[in-house]
Formats: sequence, C-alpha cells, structure tokens
Amino acid sequence: MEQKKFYITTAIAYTSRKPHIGNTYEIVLTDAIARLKRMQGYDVFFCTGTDEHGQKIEEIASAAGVTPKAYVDQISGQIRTIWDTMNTSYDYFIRTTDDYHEKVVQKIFKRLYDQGDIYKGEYSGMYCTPCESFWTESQLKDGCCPDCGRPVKPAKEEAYFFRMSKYQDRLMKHIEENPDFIVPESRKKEMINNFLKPGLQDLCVSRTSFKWGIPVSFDDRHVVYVWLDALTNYITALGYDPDGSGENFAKYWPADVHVIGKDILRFHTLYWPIFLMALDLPLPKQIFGHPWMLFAAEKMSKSRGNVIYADDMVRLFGVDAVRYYMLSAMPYAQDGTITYEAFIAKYNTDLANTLGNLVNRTVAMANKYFGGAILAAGGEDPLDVDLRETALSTVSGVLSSMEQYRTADALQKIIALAQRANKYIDETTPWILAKDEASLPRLQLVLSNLVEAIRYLGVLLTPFLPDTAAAILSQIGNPAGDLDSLSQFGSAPARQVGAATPLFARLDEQKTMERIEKEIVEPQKAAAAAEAAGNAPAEEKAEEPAGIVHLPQITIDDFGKVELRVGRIAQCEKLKKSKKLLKIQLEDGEGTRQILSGIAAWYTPEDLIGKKVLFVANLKPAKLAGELSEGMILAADCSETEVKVVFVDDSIPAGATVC
RNA sequence: CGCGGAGUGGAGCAGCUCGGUAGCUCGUCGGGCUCAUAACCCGAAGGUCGUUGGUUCAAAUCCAGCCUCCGCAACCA
Repeated sequence: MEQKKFYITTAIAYTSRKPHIGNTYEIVLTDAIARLKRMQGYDVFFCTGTDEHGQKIEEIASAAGVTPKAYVDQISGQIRTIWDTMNTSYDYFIRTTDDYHEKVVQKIFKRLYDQGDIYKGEYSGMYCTPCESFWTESQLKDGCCPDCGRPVKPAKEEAYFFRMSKYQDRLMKHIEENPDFIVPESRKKEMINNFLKPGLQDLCVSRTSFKWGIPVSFDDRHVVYVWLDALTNYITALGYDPDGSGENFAKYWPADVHVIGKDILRFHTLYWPIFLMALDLPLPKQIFGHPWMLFAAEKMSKSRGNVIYADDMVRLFGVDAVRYYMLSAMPYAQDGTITYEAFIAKYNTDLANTLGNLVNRTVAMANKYFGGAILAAGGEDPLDVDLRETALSTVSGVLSSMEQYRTADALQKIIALAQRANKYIDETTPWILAKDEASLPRLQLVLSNLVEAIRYLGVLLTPFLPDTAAAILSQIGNPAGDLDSLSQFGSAPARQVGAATPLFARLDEQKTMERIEKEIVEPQKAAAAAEAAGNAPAEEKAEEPAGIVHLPQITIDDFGKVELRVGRIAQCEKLKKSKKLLKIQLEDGEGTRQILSGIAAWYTPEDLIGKKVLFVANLKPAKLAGELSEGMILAADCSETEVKVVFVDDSIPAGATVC
C-alpha cells in the first residue's frame, strides 16, 4: 500500500534571541496539522529549524563577547528546547549553519550565477565608516548612524543581485492558476497589488559588509545574504543537491504547505517560488500566512515589557493548556490576543469545567455504580441517538475545519461535543437510575454511551493536546485511539475504566494572577532592570532602549558645524501622498525654503502657520516623497507616540542664529 | 485618491462567497440538579450588525460614498 506523503514546514526561527509565545504559536499550529495528517494516514515530514546568519547576529555576538557560532549554538539550542517543551513532533530540525546546508547553498548560488540569474552589481545606501555598516535611509536616526550617532554618507558596495523580473510573469500566472497557492485570500491580494503589479525589484543576494554568512564560493569577499540562504532550508533539509539529491527530496518535495507568519509572506510567495523556478524545481503547493499572537492588542516586544514566553506558561499551567489557548483562541486571518486573564478564563471554562469535569464525573460514576465495568455503547432512546449523531458529526466537522487549518473551529466543535455529553448526563439523571434496581441496565447503557463519547473526545483531541488525549483514553480503559475507530459509535468493546483523576485543576483567578505576578512578571522586570543597568548582554541592541540614550560627547567645534536658526512658518500643507509628512514653507530671514517634517500625526497646518520654530539650516537637502526638503525642524520626542515641535518666542526675528 | 483588512448586545469572536426569523463563548440575572473540579443543565435580559444613500418583495450579507481603527508598502532630514 502506498502512503500519500505530506511535507509541512514552519519558517526557521531567527537566532537573535529567545522566541516569545507569539513566535511559538507557529510551531504549535504546524504541529497540530502534522499530527492530524499522520492520524489520517499520511507519511508526514515535518520540518523546522533556525536561521542563524546575518549582520545582526554578528553584532550581538561580538557585543556579548562570544563568537557568532557560539552565540547561535546557544540560542538555537534554546529554541529547540522550547519546541520540545511544547511537545511538537517535528521530524527534522535544520540549522542554516549545518555543513550540508552551507555547501548546497554555495552550489545553488554558483549555479544561478552560471546560468545568468544572478549578476554582479552595486548596492547603494548610507554608510557609516567607523561602524563599517550600511543602513537604509529609514534606519537612520536623525540622519546619523543609529548605532554610534555619527554622520553617514551615501556609498556603494559591490553586490550580487538576483534577476527577479525575468520570472515575474510566470509567477503571476502560477498565482492566478492556483487560487489556493496563497491563503488566506486577503494576503494574496496584498502581494499581487503591492509587489507583482508594480514590478519586482531585483533582489540583493550578497553582502561584503559583514562576514557571518555563507561565503560565495567563487568570490570570497561576499557572503550570501539572507533569503537565498534562509529559504533554501526547505529543500536542503530534504537533501536537495543540484548535483543529485537524496531520497527524501524525491519523496517529499514539493512541500504541501509552508506555514509562516504574515510578515514574511512576501519572501515566501514571491522570492521563494522564483528561486525554485530558476532551479527548475516544482513550487510548494501552498503558503499559509497565519496571523500574529499579540499581547493585549500590541505587538509583543521585550522593550515594552509585555513579553510572554511559552516556557514560563508551560511551567505554570502545563503544555496542553498553553497549546489549547494558542490553537483555540487565535482567529483564522486576524491577529489574536493573549492576556493572562483570557488565558485563565479559557482554561477554566473549556478545559477544567467542560472537558475535565465531564471525564471526571463520568469515570467516577462508572466506578461508583459498576465497579468501573463498561459495556459497548448502544441504545435507541432519542437521547442516545442524539448523542451518537453529535459524536459522529463532530468527527467530520473537525476534519473539514482542519482542511483549512482552522484549529479554533475544530476545537470549538470538540468542546461542543463535551457540552452535549454533559447535557446527556442531566437528561438521563444517572443518580436517579442508580436508585432503582430495575433501571440499572439503562444506567449501564447510559454510562457506556458517555464513555464512548469521551473516547471520541480523546481521539479527536490527540493532534491538539497529545498528553491530555492520552490521559483521557487511559482513564477510560485504553480503547482504540485511531481515527478509523470513530467511524462507528460503539465500536469500543466492554472493558474496565481506571481511577477518576482530574485532568485540569480549576484555577482561582486571583491567586493565579498573584502567582503569575510573582513567578513571571517580577523576575522579568528584574532581568530588564539588570539589563538597563548595563551588566546584561547587548541582546536588546536593535530595539529602542527603555531609558534615555546618550550619544558620545562632542566638542564645541562639532556643535559649531550645525547652523541652527529661527524660522517662521509661512505656509503649511498636508502632503497627499504621505500620512506623516507636512510640507512647510519657512521664512528663514533671507527668503523661504521648503522643509518636510514628519509631524502630520500631531499637527495640522493651521496649528503651525505663523509660528516660529528652530531649524537646522545647513542640513544637506534631501528628497522625501518626491519633494525637496531643505532643512529640519526641531521637535521633541516626548514619548514613543508623541512628538512636540519646539516653538520659540514670537519676538525673535526669523533668521536669527541660535548658538 | 499606494494596497489590503476590520468596525455585529458589556468583552472576545462567528455569520457575509450562494441576500429571507442575528449565532457562539465569557460576563449579568433567574431557575434546576447534586454524579462531578462551587463544577453541570435550562431560561431571561441585552444588538436599528460603524454611517449615509442605492438595488430588491426582502440587506449584517450586494453596490456607492463617508467616518474610525489596523496591517503591508513608503518618505518620519
């Protein structure tokens, strides 16, 4: 019998830091899909791993005083530990620093170069000489290097580029002909309208400005840059080799689905298929862009102090409780949220009250009334029939929801079956049946039906909550646990149930919140404080620090280079093409000059016209949104979300110098 | 007019493809039960489905405009 194969992947996790619970969602989601596919008889290959190269890692490692390799070894290990803690059943864990991967990426690069898809060109950007770093304009802070605060200058760097345009039409056609290639639907439109229609830019695929990467085999000043390295993990993990691939590659490629975060959809739906076309390989069947898990409606970020880590949650609540929240509380296409309160509520309602209590009360009754003996399910009372029908339709419902990877729908249906079973208990009132000798046969049948319904729950929960499912099946006497056994309600034979052991202890909200505060939040705050005090690794470098950032000292001469003057805002209008920019005509004492300022979120033109402000008069003009900007108006960053312009007294004439 | 998404009882979501009594979970109120983890079951209150107009016998659902949020892209000088 030939088994159908199913190749499923997560994105590989970047090893710059420990992943938070939002990052962990992806592996759990993918795991649930993979486990169900295995139950359905597929030969599943489930691949995950870590993405370990790049400038950022090089910098973090050097700040921490370790080699990049030592650093990524540590983080990759940490990530793998979390994946294991989450009880995920990946078949292969790839690292982009694996010898095999590096070797094949080099071969791929060479091949693409030889066949003309990769060419040598120039990458231009802003360069900070002391730091030896390129920055894009948007990364600059006040026009200076975001790292050291020193000025940058436009510079060019030799780089290799991939000719995206060549394959664009083929890709467009593929997307049109395969409506399920990109899901959800809304993401597909975004990709087509934003990138494909305007025309794809050629992609920079090498760098010379850092070393921590895979060297280009024929030009060792260059390392392979990000995506050509990272994306190819999906095929190198299977043993792909341009000169002859391994068995797994032949067996499993193309991927059936790449599960990824919506933020990297562009790379997976545009660049990756094009790379594959260039290599003359089949494209993956589907890219599934899942939404983000947010903490109380904000993107999780360590600097905001709102990070939740999966392993902390598992330590307090158990792995299946965390898996359950992720899989049941996340909407399909929109971002979902996690709060401790919501977590506790969901845990109590579904896991403790509905599911756990159902199993507990049923098993307790079976033991109490019949010493744990259970017969095969059956009965034709309308109540029995309804329970049976609900159980059977739950099976098909769960499977069809999962066809679209709708785990929340699937779990909701499973819980609904548990609710139906709880209701069946109320309807059949076993405790009354137990009082009359004559109704004991009926009682036995009722309990058998209940135990059978619980068996359905156990089997159906297996992909989502593997440990809990096993515990349920064990408590009801280890009946068959495969999907086929669900085709007939009552197929499980007579047996003995075990002891009634609660599956999920109910949580007291107040006490639990106190415990979370003490065991998760406080240690995290302490760690953050220690880090702010400066004795922690510079792990946080790329993100905005919590306190005031001081730049290096400058001399009076340095300051003298800045021409600060007072100007009067004569005219001001909103730029239609921009959300942030205001176009200002400024009287500078000699005439007027045009300045663009990114303060549209806080000021309307009326607020500003006639006001006097400070501006930098000798800033090199730049083009913003196609408009010339000849200077910069000074404003104060009051908080992350508020900016205030520094107005000056009206008695100061326009053109006056500030020193 | 860059592209896309969202706006449904106090909270979180489903329904919209294929128009026809607005559904689920939590919360609130009332009732029932006692096998069970103060759990379970039933009932009730609570929504003119962002707004304005249009199509239709009929619109949460289709069409157009507007308002408010969000994401992507872009340019916070």
